Amino acid sequence: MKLKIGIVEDEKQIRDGISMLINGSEGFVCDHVFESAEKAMQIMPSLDLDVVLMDIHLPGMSGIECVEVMKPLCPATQFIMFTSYEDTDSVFNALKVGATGYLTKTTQPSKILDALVDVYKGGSPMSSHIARKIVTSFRPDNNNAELQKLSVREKEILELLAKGLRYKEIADKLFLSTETVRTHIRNIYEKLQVNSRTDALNKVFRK
Amino acid sequence: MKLKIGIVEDEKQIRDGISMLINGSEGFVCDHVFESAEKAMQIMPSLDLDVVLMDIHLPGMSGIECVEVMKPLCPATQFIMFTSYEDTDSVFNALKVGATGYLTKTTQPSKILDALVDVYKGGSPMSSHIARKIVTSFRPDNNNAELQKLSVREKEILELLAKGLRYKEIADKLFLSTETVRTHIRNIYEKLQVNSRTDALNKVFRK
DNA sequence: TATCAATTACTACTTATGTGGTATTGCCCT
DNA sequence: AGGGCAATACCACATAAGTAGTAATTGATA
Repeated sequence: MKLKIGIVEDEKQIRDGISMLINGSEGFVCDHVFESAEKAMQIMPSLDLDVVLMDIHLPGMSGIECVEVMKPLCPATQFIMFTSYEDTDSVFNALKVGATGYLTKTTQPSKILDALVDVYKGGSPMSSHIARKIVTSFRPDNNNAELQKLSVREKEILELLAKGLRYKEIADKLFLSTETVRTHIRNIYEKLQVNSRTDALNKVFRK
Repeated sequence: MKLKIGIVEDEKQIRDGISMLINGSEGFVCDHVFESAEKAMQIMPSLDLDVVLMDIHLPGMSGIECVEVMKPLCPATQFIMFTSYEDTDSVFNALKVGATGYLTKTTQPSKILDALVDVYKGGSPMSSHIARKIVTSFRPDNNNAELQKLSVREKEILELLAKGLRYKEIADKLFLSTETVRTHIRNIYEKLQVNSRTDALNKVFRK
């Protein structure tokens, strides 16, 4: 059984190059290539493809938006973003809307074929620098500019605010008076330029 | 210049196997192997290693805890977790404390060598199923049991609560009366079994 | 040593939030 | 037709949170 591959890519050269690569390799078939997200969306849901290579920068609707609508329509199809740029936001947005892999166009042909198989077998193929970006995003950001502004005690109190404790509870836990907790929180808000618990948490721990 | 590799692994067989593999390959050298996290911690900070392969399940201190203390001491060293299990929590905890790669022990020898080079060059080598786990974690969890309990309108209001809007602002944005917003929020808290904004957000969007 | 930042603490006041009770309307489902 | 739920809306009260001003103590540092 051959893996059915689709391609969405506006540059004819790349489109043809990849489809020839795929059709010239044992175990793959690529009968459907699209030059825009709009055209892909009309036909693709009925094709039951195994893997789709999706360019991001397309005229009109972007590849990410395309995945966002297509993935729910064909959940069994795996989407691999295939793009020239490693823009951090694009990477995370693509993953959020359901892409499973992310390759740069500099990827060697043999590695592209490996990726198609990998994603079909339950992996998530990614170019190495992309993988590093993703992994690094899990690390708590200690260089967070906002957090740096706070003193040790203030950070401690912010942690408890994040857990949803009330001033009284924080005071008890830290053996302080409620009034002191108030003062700290006022200073925290002042430093962060916010005026509510939720705003403070959003500013520091993002969202 | 050879890549200086370290190994922390309690099973002698694996320890010796990997170090022989590395020392027998062009471009690598492995002069330091440790059978426990404790022993590694005493010596490793002074070694200026390029990459360390770290087992997770060790007697005494775990490999993850070891990375947690070692990474700040030698930030230039890259840590690759090397383990039999693909426990989801372990994966994320390892990345959080500073590991850059994650290989299962079923990884082929040649792939291990590839990973050592990859991580040194700025990548994040991972076994394919691990990569998929990580990628999938970026997708918003629509099957969130807590979120399911809420009606569409309630979810909408919860989103605005998350942004830190006050009841009045939410009411204006949705063209409702403040009192209606109050009612919705009361019902949200009831369904989630909480009694504050922060608790509600923590329960649904976790932490 | 003089100064500054961090931590502690209090008073007083205002606004936002959480809780309880109640009610109308419209829709879906039986 | 009636039961149930979602969505709307109001009142009243209690508590939590945010704002403003002030001040003592301590430790680090210029």
